[in-house]
Amino acid sequence: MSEGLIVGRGRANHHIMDDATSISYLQDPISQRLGYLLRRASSAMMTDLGSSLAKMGLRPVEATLLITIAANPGCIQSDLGKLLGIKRANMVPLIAALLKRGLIAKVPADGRSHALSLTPLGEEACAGAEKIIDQHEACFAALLSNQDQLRLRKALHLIARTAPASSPC
Amino acid sequence: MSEGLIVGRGRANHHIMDDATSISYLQDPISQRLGYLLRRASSAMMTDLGSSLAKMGLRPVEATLLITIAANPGCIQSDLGKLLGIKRANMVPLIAALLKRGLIAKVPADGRSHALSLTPLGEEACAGAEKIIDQHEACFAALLSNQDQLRLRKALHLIARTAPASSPC
DNA sequence: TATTGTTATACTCTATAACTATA
DNA sequence: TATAGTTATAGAGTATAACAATA
Repeated sequence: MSEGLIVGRGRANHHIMDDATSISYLQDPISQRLGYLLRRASSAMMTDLGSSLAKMGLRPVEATLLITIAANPGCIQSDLGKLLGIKRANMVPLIAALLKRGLIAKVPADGRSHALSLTPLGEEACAGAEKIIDQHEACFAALLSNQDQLRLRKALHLIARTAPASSPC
Repeated sequence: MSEGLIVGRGRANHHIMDDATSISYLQDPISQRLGYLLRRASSAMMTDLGSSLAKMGLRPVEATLLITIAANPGCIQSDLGKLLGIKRANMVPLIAALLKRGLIAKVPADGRSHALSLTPLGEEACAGAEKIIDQHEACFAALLSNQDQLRLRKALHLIARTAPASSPC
């Protein structure tokens, strides 16, 4: 399983094409490939979202965790990780950081597992993050008609669900 | 500038949703977000492409370099890096590896820069990589009508070109 | 002075292995 | 035996700083 889902480093991670346009004598035969277009669009959006969320001290992955915990109060760490494609081992420092900041609470569930929930502070942070994400989505959604947005989402779902092991077509 | 463009580790990097579906008691409020859909689709495609290319010992970034050098014989390392969004410092080991494998040649251009080109072996590898990428694209393209593919590409271009600094909408 | 290539370095993301304590 | 959490570690990808040689 991969952790590729979440991500986007909130730091200085400017957009891919910053200087590319200045190299006018070169052909870019790769730029028309679907895979690279997806990569560019994804990277652009996540970078952008990352810098927006950074204003409230959250990385995309942290916003994702807060929002998902909010929707699933009492969920346990390992299930949360499975849902989001984050490995158990990599969940540890993520959850520890949110705990340390007082955004989430962890109560023993069955002796080996712990139920996660948002603290009041976490609820606030979550609401703020959702607001930022909403604005961010609206920004990009404005580029497309409603129908094109639906088509885009549908196409992305199809692609995301097809790739796994079915690559031999 | 970012290097986010290229990528996809060719190793064991199975698809994001492998186990997620087994966590049926959890809501996934993030999965409908455009950013995360993009991330998932991108990750799925690049992972898949990575494992296809791995069969011929190439990573996606290496295939990208070969194809771009093929389209721009004599290009210099720094311009290639700028075009692909790879930093000078990070180009060094990439180019060194291709050189060591005898896939590319490097001849002095002006004393400080070197012109890059494919060797016959590199041409072969490049052709092979392009074939794999073609098949791979066809795989995913088959999921969509021609018109939907055009719409998808257009939408991705729009998103990729909009994100950079224009995030304040 | 600016650019090309390079070295060194560091941080993030992701992955595996192995340990513990429970179930 | 299998699971939840943890620790340690390793490999990519990406970032910056600084240096030498050249323009």
